[in-house]
Amino acid sequence: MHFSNKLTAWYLQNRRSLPWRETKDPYAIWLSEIILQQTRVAQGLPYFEAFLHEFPTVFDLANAEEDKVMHLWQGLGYYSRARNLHATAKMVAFDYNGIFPNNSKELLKLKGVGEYTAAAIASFSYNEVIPVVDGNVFRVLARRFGINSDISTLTTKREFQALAASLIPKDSPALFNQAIMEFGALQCTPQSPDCTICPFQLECIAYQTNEVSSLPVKLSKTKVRDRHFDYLIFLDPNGNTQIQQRTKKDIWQQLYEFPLIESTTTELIDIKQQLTSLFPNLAIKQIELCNTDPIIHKLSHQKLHIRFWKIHTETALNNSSSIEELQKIGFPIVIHNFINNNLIDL
DNA sequence: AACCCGGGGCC
DNA sequence: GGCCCAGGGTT
Repeated sequence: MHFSNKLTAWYLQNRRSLPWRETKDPYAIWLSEIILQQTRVAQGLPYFEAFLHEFPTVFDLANAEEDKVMHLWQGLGYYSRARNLHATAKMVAFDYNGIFPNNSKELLKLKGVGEYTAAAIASFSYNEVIPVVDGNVFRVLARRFGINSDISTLTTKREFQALAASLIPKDSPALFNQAIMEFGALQCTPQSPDCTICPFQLECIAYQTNEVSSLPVKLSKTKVRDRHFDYLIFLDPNGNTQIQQRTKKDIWQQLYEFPLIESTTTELIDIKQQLTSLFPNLAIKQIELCNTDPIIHKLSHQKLHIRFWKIHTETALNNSSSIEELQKIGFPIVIHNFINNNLIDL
């Protein structure tokens, strides 16, 4: 039995029912693929439902305020996806009359759409015969065919694309692509897969040579750098506070935050001296350190040490927002959680 | 080619 | 603590 036949047979017996699998609408497919980039289905699913509910068509998304898009994306991470999502929605809506490109080559030109996503949309929505190569596909093929090339290199990616292209049936590319990713997600899992019930047990090179746990090979390792954030939560007599938008090329671009002091060491800052220096005209009533132990917030390549300070002021703040208004704004999740746990019902 | 960009779940 | 997740963009 051929690889694809056995794979799709497994898929038809084991597939999850997911909303983006029940449609061929390129808008919904595209939306799901952007949301699912480097994101587990369980984490992305509620965001997919929320976006489709809030923006039923590409025109609704194109006409939305960016702040609203970022707020809806809050907590999902990799926020450039949301910015590119919005930009592409505008392009499709206003330049393409709301019609998505119908082939992978043209889809590749859209912001936020790379090789994987272009292949996914083209195959799922238009039945183009082009294989998807994502983390699941790397793992399934590396194990089944015993490939120990470093999957972080472009050359290896090309090898896997060629292999997948040789396996994909010309009459059912969408089914094959769905099947191989679902197989990687449910059966051929990264850690401790249950190979005893795997339909490929006999022909799987990794299983036969006891290399399942060591495949695929991924050499590049990310180094993490430490950063130290002190967030200043000003609170005036009216219960208002100040926030600012992150606009630099850095983490959390376009999201909001409290005024920030970033330092290079983990030592406790001299908060009074800093405030006097930064805000010489500010009349301070009371300063409160909310967490003596910094909150550790880990990103893929940064380890953030975060302290929150409440600065009660004698006089009203300029350009201030009520705590209630903060609920409608997109914050990094660590700040959003702090607001919900410490500033609500103040 | 190397690096940057989140948050969460699992071991 | 490390690894991975329906990857893509920038340098």
